[in-house]
Amino acid sequence: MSSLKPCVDALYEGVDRVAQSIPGVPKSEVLLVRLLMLTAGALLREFENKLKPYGMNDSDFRTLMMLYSSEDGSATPGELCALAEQKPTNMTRIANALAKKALISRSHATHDRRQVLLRITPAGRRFVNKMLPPMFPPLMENFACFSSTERKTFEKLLKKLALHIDPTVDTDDTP
Amino acid sequence: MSSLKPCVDALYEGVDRVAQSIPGVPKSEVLLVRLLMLTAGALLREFENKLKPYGMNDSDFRTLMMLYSSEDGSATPGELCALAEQKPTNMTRIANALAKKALISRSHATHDRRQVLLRITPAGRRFVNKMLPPMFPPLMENFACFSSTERKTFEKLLKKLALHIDPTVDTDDTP
DNA sequence: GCCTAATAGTTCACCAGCGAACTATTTGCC
DNA sequence: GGCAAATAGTTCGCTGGTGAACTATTAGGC
Repeated sequence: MSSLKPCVDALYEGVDRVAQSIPGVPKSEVLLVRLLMLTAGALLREFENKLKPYGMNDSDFRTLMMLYSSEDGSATPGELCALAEQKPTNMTRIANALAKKALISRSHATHDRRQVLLRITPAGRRFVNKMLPPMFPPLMENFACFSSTERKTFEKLLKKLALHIDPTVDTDDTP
Repeated sequence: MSSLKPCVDALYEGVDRVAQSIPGVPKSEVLLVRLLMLTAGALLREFENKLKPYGMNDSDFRTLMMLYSSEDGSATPGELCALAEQKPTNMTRIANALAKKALISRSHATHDRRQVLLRITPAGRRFVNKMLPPMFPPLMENFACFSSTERKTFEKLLKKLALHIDPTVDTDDTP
């Protein structure tokens, strides 16, 4: 799309200017959270551009990959929701879309007939095997600005953050 | 919402398993990009929960803040689009929403009558001054797991990444 | 000065994701 | 066994964001 540089510059300037009007602005944290969202957004858009030719978006793809990488190639919508931070509503639609492309199959679980069992099909596996490798080089390019030490550090911090932020979310959505 | 831990664990396991079936998976990069999106998504959801009582989403808020922090409190939709990585279509709707709440005003630019001039109103400024400070503590909490050195390192790496990834996006959307 | 190009916003039709309401099934208390 | 409560998915109606087509204005070649 367009360069992120002006966005980043404007962000730094903007935060500085706001901090002059309002006391106590946690500049560092604001910058972090905005940079995170900006970067993640850009990466997401780039990835979805690559998926578009296949008629897929990132959620569809992630769901397919979760099935691909699951123990026995199957899972229930509920399990997938939990692992993908998705709502059941959306998972229904994703499953419909993937099933329509014959990349996954749907059946009822035997022991609990409320559950639905989604399973990746051989065609689904072939699809992943074929479309995934070409995506590696551009993905690696994205992080080419990092030394391997930096990549490790970044991953460590990111993981720490991911595991930390969660409890906070819980505390204040039921007033 | 729910804990990110299972997502993170499943991510690491899943990548390992996929790497066993498909050669050449850039594990480190996949983990980074997924952790980034996961974390950013969680932070975004948390923030939007806080904005909901004000009948706003993050885009609305960001737009308002860009006006708040701009040199003279005004900007054209086009400028805001560029800085917020937004499409003009969406900016129109955002401007409508903010104008409806009387937080911004709309007028035509004098020197180029195609342009529209958006300006934050005094009420808009008061709104920001009032609603912003209570958001600081929970925001700081999110990054409380970082020492100040870690925060600095993380910001440095994140900024580096943000400024790097952009050119890649450009190269492959016009086939 | 005029006519084509380009540019700034808007409108329209569509897709993705969400909460609320609903259905089908299971669990557990009696 | 039977009935209330919980659980798994689905359907429905709404919001947020997008590309394509459209309008209004300006810029540029002649």
